[in-house]
Amino acid sequence: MNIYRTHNCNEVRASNSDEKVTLSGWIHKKRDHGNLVFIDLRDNYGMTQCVVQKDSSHFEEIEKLKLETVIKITGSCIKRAADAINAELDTGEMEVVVDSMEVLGTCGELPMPVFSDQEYSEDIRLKYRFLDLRRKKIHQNIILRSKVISFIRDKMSQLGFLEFQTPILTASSPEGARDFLVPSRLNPGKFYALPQAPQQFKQLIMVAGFDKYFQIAPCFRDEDARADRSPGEFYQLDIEMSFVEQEDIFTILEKLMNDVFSQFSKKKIISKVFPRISYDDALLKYGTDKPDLRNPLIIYDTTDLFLSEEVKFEIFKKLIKQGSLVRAIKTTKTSEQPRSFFDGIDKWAKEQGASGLAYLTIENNNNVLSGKGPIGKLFSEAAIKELMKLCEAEVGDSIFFACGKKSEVEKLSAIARDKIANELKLIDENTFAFCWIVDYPMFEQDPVTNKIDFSHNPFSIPQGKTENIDFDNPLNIKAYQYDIVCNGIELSSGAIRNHKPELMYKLFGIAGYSKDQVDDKFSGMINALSYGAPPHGGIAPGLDRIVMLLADEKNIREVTMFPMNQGAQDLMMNAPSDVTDQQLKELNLKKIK
RNA sequence: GGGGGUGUAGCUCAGUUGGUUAGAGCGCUGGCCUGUCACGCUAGAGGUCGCGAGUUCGAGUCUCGUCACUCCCGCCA
Repeated sequence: MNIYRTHNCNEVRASNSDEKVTLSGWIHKKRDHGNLVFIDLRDNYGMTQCVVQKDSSHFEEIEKLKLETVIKITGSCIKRAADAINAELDTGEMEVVVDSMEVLGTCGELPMPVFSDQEYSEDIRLKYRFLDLRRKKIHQNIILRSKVISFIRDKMSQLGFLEFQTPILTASSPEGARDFLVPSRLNPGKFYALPQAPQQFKQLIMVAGFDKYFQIAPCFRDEDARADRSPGEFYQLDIEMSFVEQEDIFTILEKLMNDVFSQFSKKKIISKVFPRISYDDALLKYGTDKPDLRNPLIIYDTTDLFLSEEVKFEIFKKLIKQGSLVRAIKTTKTSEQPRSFFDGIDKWAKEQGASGLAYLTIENNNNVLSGKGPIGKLFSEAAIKELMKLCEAEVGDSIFFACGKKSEVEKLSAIARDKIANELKLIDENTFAFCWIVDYPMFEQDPVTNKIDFSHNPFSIPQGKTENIDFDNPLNIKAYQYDIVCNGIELSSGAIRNHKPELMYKLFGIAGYSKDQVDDKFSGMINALSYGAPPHGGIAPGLDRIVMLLADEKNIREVTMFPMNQGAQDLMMNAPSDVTDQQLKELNLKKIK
């Protein structure tokens, strides 16, 4: 028999009446009545109330124990009186009358309480993460994370995928994020890099003929943190498949996401088949390539209307002639909204650094259509009719207008769409709205330097037959590149890969890489592609973000066991830290300062 | 690198227009209490008001600088 426990702290039930039991756990809470002490004993599984009577030989010792001390108790499990039952506890019908007690782990004064629903500052939580993790909500989040990973592993195996590990020490690559570097002792002056993702390896696994691969893969990127982005490291469900087209990937992922999200959340998935939205459409209709489709508002382009004689809005006309666009957001049945609602949105837009949001509400006065609001009178009836057609609007609807250069107006209209929907409470928090964003451009142009670079992954394959691709206008080339977005959060991106070396050289050439550079920087890949590479593609959903959505958390640290802070420091382990001169010498490194 | 927010007891916070000895709850220490489950009652300890300058007769409060944490932009799948 185990010396520490016969039952865990969530096990005793009425059926255990009068049994002798041994429990071990943490003192969660103590209620000292002077001649009677109640102890809530907690472990991973739950809580059991223990009672110590005055006549117990351990009474005085137990009275003095601090919260969070780890103890072992042995005693009789007895049924509580009817009026003493605690319905909120699984073990609430029972209590254990303590005969003997042993302290297994002492506890000093706590820097932060475990028993409390209060919020604590991040530094204290991270420094004493082991205490923080005892607290219920985050404890459950971490357990959820574990269950999600197990579930995914199961599903992937069932679907015929094989799980492989790929190297953690690998080569630095010029694309993408900043690398974490690791100096090589045996190769003085040279460095390994931690993988930003197992991108090249998973493609090599396909070239090696394994057909379907997955991995819960650690990824390392030396970039600044955000609430939904850990500094340094995060996990992806990395997937790659051979002999597939985009639709094959979509089928697998839709099944997986539907299974995972319906298994671990009560929220409703709005559409089991995820809508497909082209990148260009997404930017027009939502102003972003990660739209929250729970938000019903849609953005319309009304630039041409403002150029017409029927609209007398001179400021916008002038801006349009200088290259600006006008985008409109329609809200339905908002004619009854108070003036403060509209002005509030306008004021908010100005706080965002925009020149504001113009607005009008469509009215019908004696069968004459007109616009109400500050700019309403600048619209003729014909203009109102045209506007209604453009924005699919009806009498009683309101329309907000943003004007600016393409990227500015997209940005403003995107956040305005969120803001307005929140004000009008249009977002159903109890749903998941997935979508695919497809048809990403292969290249993009830096607005400052005009340099053409890959917009996403350089290993994606362009759409269409190679001989039909318009290499002279690279910005028009679309790739089989796609993202999954859920509730406005980008969950993953993937692509059908380019498995043709000649085409790859050509595309890298457009981005300014010579053949020699490609051979040098991507030697493993490019070499492999010339020895019989299957067509292949994949995707890599962010695991941390999936768990965030399932746990309904806004911050990635709430689903990460031992996260670093925003400054990329581990306050508990004191990383990063100084190292000895001897260590540096072995690595052939010298500090500059 | 830039912008916003926060920083007062071990923890979470309050602190009025700049005015006497800086408060509350939890925790801690002591006393009382046999049915609590946020136990109750009672007494007490605990403060470089992030740090440094400045203004002022007087600064937790105002000004400047600085540091830490956090959110956002840049950056990043």
